[in-house]
Amino acid sequence: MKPRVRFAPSPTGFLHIGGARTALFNWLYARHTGGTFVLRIEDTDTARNTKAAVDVILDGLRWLGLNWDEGPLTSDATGASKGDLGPYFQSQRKENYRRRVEALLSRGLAYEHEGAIKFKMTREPIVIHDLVVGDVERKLTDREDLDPDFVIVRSDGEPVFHLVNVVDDLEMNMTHVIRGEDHLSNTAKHIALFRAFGVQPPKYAHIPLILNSDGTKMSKRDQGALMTAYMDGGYLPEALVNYLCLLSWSPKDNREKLPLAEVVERFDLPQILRANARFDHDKLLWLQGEYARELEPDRFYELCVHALSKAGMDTNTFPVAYIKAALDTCRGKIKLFTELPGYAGFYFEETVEINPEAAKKDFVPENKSRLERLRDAFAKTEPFTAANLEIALKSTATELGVKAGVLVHPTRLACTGNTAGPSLYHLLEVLGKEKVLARMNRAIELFG
RNA sequence: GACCCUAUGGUCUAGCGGUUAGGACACUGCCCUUUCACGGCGGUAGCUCGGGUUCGAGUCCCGAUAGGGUCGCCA
Repeated sequence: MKPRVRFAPSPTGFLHIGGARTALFNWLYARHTGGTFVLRIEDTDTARNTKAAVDVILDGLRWLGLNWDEGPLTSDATGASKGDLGPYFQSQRKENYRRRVEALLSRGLAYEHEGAIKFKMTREPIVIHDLVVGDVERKLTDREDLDPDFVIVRSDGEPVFHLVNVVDDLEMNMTHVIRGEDHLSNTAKHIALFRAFGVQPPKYAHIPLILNSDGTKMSKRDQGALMTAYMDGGYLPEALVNYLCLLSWSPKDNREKLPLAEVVERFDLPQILRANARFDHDKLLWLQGEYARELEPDRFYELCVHALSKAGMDTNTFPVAYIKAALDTCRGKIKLFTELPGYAGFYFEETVEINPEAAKKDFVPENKSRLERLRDAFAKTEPFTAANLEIALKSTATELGVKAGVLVHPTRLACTGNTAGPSLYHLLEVLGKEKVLARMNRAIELFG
């Protein structure tokens, strides 16, 4: 029987990076084994759950490329879904839970208590045969020792997590439950419930948690804890996915950057590490740079234009060839697409804002006449190409008896407003003679 | 408080009884480049501690310590 795994998030309005990693590992296992990846929405808390909150989950998974074989098609709980074992929204499965609770009640395995229904939990230690952690004997804690039974239906009639989770996993024929290690202690309850229903529990694989860089638990409030931080932060999904694969899993051959297809091929449950891992933002950023540098031209342009427009820069008024030439000079220079507006905005702005700190250093009186000489040289440069501009600048420097850098820095500042950016000669060529001369003239006015 | 999991440089990891303990990120020195990146060549830095087992222990066992998790009418 082919494995059936699921990702079962609760629509809280956020998709936690840890949840995304859990989804990824489930997806990887399904793809590796040729099994089925199911998405189930645990929206039992009707007051808190909204369609928008479900969209956050669907959008996040889609952005990562984690397609599901069964589950909702849209965020509408009553809408269409794919798969034969739905509904895939818990809010639509009340009848299933009611029937299961009835069964427990009638067999004396559950009982009413102060309006709620409690499950009669065994007092014997339960051994969890975990595929990642190994055999774990879960004994009762002191509090549980006082009363091991736990609520499965609240006094308001709503079934609780432990019950619905088990019922759904049972009825959806889940063969493996891959989830965060924070559920390990709860697993004894779930196993007891499966036994009460007279079925064999699925195989469990509890994966380590992702911690903050300081080793503390990552909560929604922490930097980088939410998927939106990456989706809106100019990251490439393939970089994030690659990074997430490297947390608690390793290809074991000293490689860091590897295509997803290869991870799918090599991924398996027993080789998952057991220790929690800290999120290393620097390493993710490095991977991001690796992927950004190798992007296909069209995707690169598209992501760039999108980043510019998000920053309020309209590129539509510029010729396509100009846009492409401009963006080409940024290739391999930026990592995050959110950096682009600040890095290449000068190509698309009428007047550039000069960095005042740099101006103090470069726009000094003795440079004024030098820049004027260079401007005149540029005015005569034809064709206005990077190679010719380099010759013009260097020979002007020689004539003036100064190093090239003396002209390079003020020119860059005049034309881009910044001290760092694309290759100077290439950027000047793209900008074109008219803009370059205009910007140099404007800068010359500014000299103190 | 009880129960459970974990422990290789700052971080992610390779290691599976005998290695000069390997790689990557970060940091750093030099080269390349008159910007910034990229790239190339170096460097600093590690087996938590204490007992066993063994000829021999990062590797196996026990304990301590530390970190994380769980004990809800949250999920």
